[in-house]
Amino acid sequence: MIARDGISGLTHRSAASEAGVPLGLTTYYFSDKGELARSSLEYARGQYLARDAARIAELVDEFGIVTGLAHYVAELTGSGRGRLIQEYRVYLSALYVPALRDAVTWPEDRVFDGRTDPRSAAAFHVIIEGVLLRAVMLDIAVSVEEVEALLRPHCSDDSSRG
Amino acid sequence: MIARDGISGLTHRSAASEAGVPLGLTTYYFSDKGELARSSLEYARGQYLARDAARIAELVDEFGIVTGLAHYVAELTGSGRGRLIQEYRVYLSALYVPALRDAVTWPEDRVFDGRTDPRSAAAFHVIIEGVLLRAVMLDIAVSVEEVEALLRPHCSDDSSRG
DNA sequence: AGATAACTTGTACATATGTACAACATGTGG
DNA sequence: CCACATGTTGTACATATGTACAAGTTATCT
Repeated sequence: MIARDGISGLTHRSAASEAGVPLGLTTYYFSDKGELARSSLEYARGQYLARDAARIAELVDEFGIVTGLAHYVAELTGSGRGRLIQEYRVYLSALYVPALRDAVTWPEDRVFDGRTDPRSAAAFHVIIEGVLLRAVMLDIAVSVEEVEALLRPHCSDDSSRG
Repeated sequence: MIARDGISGLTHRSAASEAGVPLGLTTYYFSDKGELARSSLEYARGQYLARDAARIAELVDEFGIVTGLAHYVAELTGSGRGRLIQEYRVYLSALYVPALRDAVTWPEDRVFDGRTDPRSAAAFHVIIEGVLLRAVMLDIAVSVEEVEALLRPHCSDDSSRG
């Protein structure tokens, strides 16, 4: 529901009806709305992290780090656009409720762990974040080649196979 | 108010009280809430665009394109962090209400117009977007040097003076 | 089985919100 | 001055929301 309507679309009533339980239960399990939101976001983060990390690993193993990530980005901005928008809505909820920041941010080391050096990883994170957000906001898809061109100059390890 | 509480923090009543006018006036001037939101966002975009474009122009003229942009980013993520967060809240409102997308996006050509080639400009936009968003979400400031290191490889025109 | 804790349900209440609207004021043409 | 458009105000109403809570049900332990 946060993915659909933003953080303010998550209400006790909508959560209860979505789950098919009476309203009272939501206040029994979540003391107040803040906790309901935090729980939901932490759950969503777990889902997203698992799925994204797995897909990135697949693509990187197949295409090498640069081209693999480029495929990942192209995929998300293309066929995966709906999911991408949802993820960003969830992720960016914390922008409006700072207390939720820890509930949406990831331990970043995990994603690229051992797949490239920290310096390249930092650059990749920045570029991918920028490409994805712009793709969402400008309503465009990006190609594998475009992303490759952006990432390549920051890849110190050029043994990545194509 | 959108900058403070997000798009759902903008209500007829809060807008009226902020402006010191009675509630009824807001429904007289804005037929419904959608139009109130769109008007507000378009106004905010104008303010931000003018201010940011002017500051970028200043810094780029003084330091050259790469270092100038790096200063701009460092400034926003440091002393300008509060404003940066507000701008992102306003900008990203459209993520939750797609009809507002046109009200928050900028004509991008304007910002770097004539200051670098289109290819570099596109890369700069991506990188700056990524750095700024990550700075906001991870609650960190970034240094001029870090941004320079990210931007430099994408600068085809190396006559930019340092 | 009986007691005690955990869970579930329905409902109530104070507050906030979008929107409508009738009354009032103020300007603006002739 | 007078009709009339424009602008302004206060208020009303239906709906949504967070939260509390008393009453019921089910599990768990001895």
